[in-house]
Amino acid sequence: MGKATINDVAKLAGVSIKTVSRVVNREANVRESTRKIVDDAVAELQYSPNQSARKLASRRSYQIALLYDDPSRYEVPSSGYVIKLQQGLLKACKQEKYDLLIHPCNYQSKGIADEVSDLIDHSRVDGIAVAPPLSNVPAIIEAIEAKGTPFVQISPGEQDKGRLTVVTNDREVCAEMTRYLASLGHERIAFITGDPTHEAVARRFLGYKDGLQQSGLPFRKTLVCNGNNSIRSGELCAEKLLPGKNRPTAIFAANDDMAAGVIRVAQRMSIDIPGQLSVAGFDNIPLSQQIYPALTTVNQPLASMAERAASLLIRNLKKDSRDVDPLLVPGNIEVRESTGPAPGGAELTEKTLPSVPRRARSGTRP
Amino acid sequence: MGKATINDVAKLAGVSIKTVSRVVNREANVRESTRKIVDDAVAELQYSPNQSARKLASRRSYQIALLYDDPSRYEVPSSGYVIKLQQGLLKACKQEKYDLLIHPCNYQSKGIADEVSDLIDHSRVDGIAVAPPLSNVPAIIEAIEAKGTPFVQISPGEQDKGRLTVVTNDREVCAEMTRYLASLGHERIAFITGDPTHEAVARRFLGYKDGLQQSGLPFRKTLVCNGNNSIRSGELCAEKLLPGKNRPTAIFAANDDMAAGVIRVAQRMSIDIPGQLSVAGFDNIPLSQQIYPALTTVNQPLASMAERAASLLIRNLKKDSRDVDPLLVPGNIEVRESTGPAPGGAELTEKTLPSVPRRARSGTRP
DNA sequence: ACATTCGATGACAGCGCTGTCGTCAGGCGC
DNA sequence: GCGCCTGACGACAGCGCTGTCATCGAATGT
Repeated sequence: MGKATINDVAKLAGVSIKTVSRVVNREANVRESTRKIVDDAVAELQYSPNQSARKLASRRSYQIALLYDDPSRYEVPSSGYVIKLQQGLLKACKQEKYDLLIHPCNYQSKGIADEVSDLIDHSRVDGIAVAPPLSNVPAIIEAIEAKGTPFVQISPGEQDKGRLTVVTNDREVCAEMTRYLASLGHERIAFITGDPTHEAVARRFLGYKDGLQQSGLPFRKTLVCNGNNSIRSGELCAEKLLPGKNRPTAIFAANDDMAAGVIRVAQRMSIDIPGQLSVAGFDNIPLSQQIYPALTTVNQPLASMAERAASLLIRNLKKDSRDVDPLLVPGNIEVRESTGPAPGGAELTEKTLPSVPRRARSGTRP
Repeated sequence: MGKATINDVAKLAGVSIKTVSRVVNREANVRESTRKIVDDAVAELQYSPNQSARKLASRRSYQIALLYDDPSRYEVPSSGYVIKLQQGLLKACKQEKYDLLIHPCNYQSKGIADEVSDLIDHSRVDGIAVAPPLSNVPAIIEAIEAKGTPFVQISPGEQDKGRLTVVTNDREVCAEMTRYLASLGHERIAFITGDPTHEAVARRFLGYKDGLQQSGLPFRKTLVCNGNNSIRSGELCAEKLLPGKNRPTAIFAANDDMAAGVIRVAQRMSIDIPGQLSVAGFDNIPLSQQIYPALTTVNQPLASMAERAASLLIRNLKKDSRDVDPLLVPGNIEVRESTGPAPGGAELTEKTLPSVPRRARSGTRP
């Protein structure tokens, strides 16, 4: 059976191919009875439109690209992030009948702008979703803009005016996490910063400072260590922060990978978590539940951010009315095993415990 | 600038569009001087062929799909696997100028065969790469075969005759790992099996048995626990295996996730790894280096398997000569922190240590 | 010298759709 | 009754390529 075409359907239904096209694309102004006849013919012939012909005639590709930082270029790749992104985008694409082309790349590479230009020329996608940290690299954004291809930025650096963006409240929820740690009695709360070029992560440091202030705790430079988002950098910072007399009783890392690094070092040093040290991360990547103890972290709603981003992008592609509300998808704190009351201090009673939602560790539910 | 077309190039170069097509597609029988003229015109106009037109005219989609089990449907998704798959496929696709459509799905779902059929009808990919565990679900393979779409199976159950397949030597390398553990002095080596419907994983159990026999160790049913590939099932098995008097001194899990579960439980029970218990896994997913202690595991060369699979598939798509050598990409043992000499026994001297390549844990290199 | 082959190129007909515009019947207002 | 609008279609011209076949000069064979 050589796949049925629109002509076959038109012949069988006794209408013109244009009417078949109208029915298949759910356009208006088709009589109900006609629609039924055509639908039946479609079903009988198992007709499915040839996408290439459709794309050619309509001058669109019905494809969007996802641009993201390639995890596999790291020594110890952390991939939960990418999967969540893809998951969200795929969901929206499926719904809108768009295809998704994935395009990992190295956001620090020199030729990244050319690479993006080539991608646009070659694949001719209708739109692009740019994930962090690429979403705040000006060279990339400018390259896309220069080509005139519509795009959406997921968690960009500064909110660009008039551009499609989806953001989360990292700063606020980081302040909340810091207050949470303070409410557990911790007074020496260290912070491990992330890669400064990764603005969404950099913003988390501000939230930490906000939280200290809101809790009446002083900000101490000595309790800050600069990481670069990798597990390894979390280990290095832990090795700096943990030895010595005035050890912090809590460490808040700007992402889960670095927090996982802290836990690795603490275990090597036989420091009990959370008995002697509380550790918190940010992202809620799968790893946070795979390690022991499971990590208290901020759930970044990346999958739903990605989904919103894609559907925002595609809607803007269709009707080219640009409704540009920078979409905000809020994060929330996920308390697990790695945080607890500060050591030494008076035991906190249940009453004084902060009212953050406590969930069972999902990794150990039967 | 409204993108240049093949007509513009032909006009500028002073040749027919057919000749431009020949040059662009690197076909034979074009004079070198002509080729140069056309190439110059292409460069000047920044011409890039319209893929939709090419696809329509050539009746091909220049797209392949990757069918894999959706990690995000699990409670604690393990995603390193998928990233490696994608990485390998993307590499081959880029080289062959094919696009990759990713298609996660639930391999246990009832309607999976229909879903696959729909995918083929709708997206009209030229070929499909099927990843495990989907690659050994007969319903899926049959659905693809019924549609007549070429496909390649990555690590299928039984090697199907005449089908494109890429396999690894899981069984042999599992025997090797078992022998390695035995050579460290372990006599009670437990095994945690994987999901039995996931044949590639099931095969690893046979390798374990082979290894015991080759090492002169008895096979004991009590040292086998059935898992289902998840971290949680690794935890459950550890909770069964570890208490009691005759505790195993080594646990070999059929995948890294389950091994990670074992480590979680051991840490909760304050059992020292590798001092009192050695743990080994299989897959070499990123998680294996993210946890402490870093996991000794079998490096499954998934990325290169995927790459070979894609390039095999695409080559078969082009010249439709089917060269069907089931490709074998061998795995290897990766020794890290989680395995060591059996406790209690006489200390092994350096000389008697097995000669498995020792690498520094990459997670802690400076 | 003449037929034959072959390499290099062009003319042309689609590939299977969508967009535009034309047509035509019927409903409406006055 | 007439003009006018509107809803429901169809005719038709591409969209930008590739495949097929024809063409034509030059090289080759005898």
